[in-house]
Amino acid sequence: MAWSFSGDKAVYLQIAERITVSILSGKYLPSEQLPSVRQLALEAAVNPNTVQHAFCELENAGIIVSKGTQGRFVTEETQVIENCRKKLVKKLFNDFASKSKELSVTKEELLSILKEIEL
Amino acid sequence: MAWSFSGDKAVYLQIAERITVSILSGKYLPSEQLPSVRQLALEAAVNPNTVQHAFCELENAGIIVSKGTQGRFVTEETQVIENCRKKLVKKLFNDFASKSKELSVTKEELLSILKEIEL
Amino acid sequence: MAWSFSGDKAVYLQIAERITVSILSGKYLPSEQLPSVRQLALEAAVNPNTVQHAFCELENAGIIVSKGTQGRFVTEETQVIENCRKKLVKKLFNDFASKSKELSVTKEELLSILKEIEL
Amino acid sequence: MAWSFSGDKAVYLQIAERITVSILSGKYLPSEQLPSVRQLALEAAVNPNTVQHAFCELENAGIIVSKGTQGRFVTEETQVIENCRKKLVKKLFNDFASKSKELSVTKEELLSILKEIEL
DNA sequence: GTGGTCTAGACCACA
DNA sequence: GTGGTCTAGACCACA
Repeated sequence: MAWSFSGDKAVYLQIAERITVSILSGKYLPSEQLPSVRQLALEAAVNPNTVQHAFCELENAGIIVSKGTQGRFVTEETQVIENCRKKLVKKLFNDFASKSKELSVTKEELLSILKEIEL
Repeated sequence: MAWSFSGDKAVYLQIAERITVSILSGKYLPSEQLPSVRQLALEAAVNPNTVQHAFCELENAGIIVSKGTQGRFVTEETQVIENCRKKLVKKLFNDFASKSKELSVTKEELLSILKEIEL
Repeated sequence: MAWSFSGDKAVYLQIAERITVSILSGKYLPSEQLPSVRQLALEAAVNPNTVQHAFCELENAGIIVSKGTQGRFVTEETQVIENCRKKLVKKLFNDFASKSKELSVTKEELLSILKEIEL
Repeated sequence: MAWSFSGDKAVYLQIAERITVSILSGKYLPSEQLPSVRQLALEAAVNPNTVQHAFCELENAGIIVSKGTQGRFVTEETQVIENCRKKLVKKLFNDFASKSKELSVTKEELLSILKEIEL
């Protein structure tokens, strides 16, 4: 997967979001070690400070923990991860619903997207 | 309608987006005059320059036009407006689809949102 | 001749320039009365204040004079008019020369314009 | 080179024009980095925002590109630069021709400027 | 250090 | 009143 950033949002937030998704989707399992700051900075072609900043966000959210010099790990508490996922799904749905209404999306348009997703 | 801004994105972009939605949803009709810079700045409690910046974005996109000191107006070209809506709907759907997959949203979860929207 | 304005420059300056050219080119002769503010404002589709402002510039330059309620007239002093023309030609040439150099205009390009002008 | 501005035109436009000329004349080569906003603001003795505004103009025109925090660069597409030059030369010539006619410039006067330019 | 965003507020041209 | 330009200066993200 390539790393591309949208310009609209701070890069560190986009990185944080992406790592979060990787955890929620099971790419990184509970208690698993995450790639190092340097590693990610290289992959994403950004300054290590930026990755650092992203990790900081995730630690505040509680879904990763830092074990000093050993590196960073996904939290062991699956409950935290599950809550996080629920929160994101809820936000995703709310945003989609409100924006759909704003744009007066029709039933026909809605059906088109459902087919694509239900694959 | 209250004006609240998410710290994630530049305020001027959020204002631009909001005005765009107002135009697409028909709150402002083609050729209709928009509120003045100062008016919006007051309402949104931001600096006039920030609103100016937002308007500039919309002019570049072509959905509003400035008529010198007479004020700003929604474009008369309904085609431009319609294209803009299509682009936004497409983006909304793409984003929703990709994020739904990332979060492994289930059919059950999907149905819940559909009910809410189809009201 | 239509009245169109360039946006880059203040409208009142463009009007002043245009009237000046009309005088230098002999469209208005020395001592001749000029159209009224209202008249010009109508023609140019601008606010009378703007024409007023333009006239003010020309009075300061000395090539028109105001005779109270009788209206405005081209100066009788042909020397003033001639000097004004010389100044403008000189400025035109200097500007053209310096910009030509900046853009590294070639002899070939120069010849093309000469033909057009010498008609 | 001194930075002086004519009160006639917006300062940001004059800065944009000047940078354009520098690019067209080869002072800045394709892909070359431009001075920073702050640097130019200092040199020109204007507010950084004003330089920002000027750069924004040039980005819209496509002859410079912004690479985030790395700075701004002349476009690599030499075609864009060449087109820009052609457009400016054409405008220069058209303006010169029409103003020459307006001022009834004589052949003798024209010859004087040619000598100066053809050096 | 570099670009980007934002505020608070002034001043001008134009209607 | 309306848009446009500009200053002085702050604060953030990123390298």
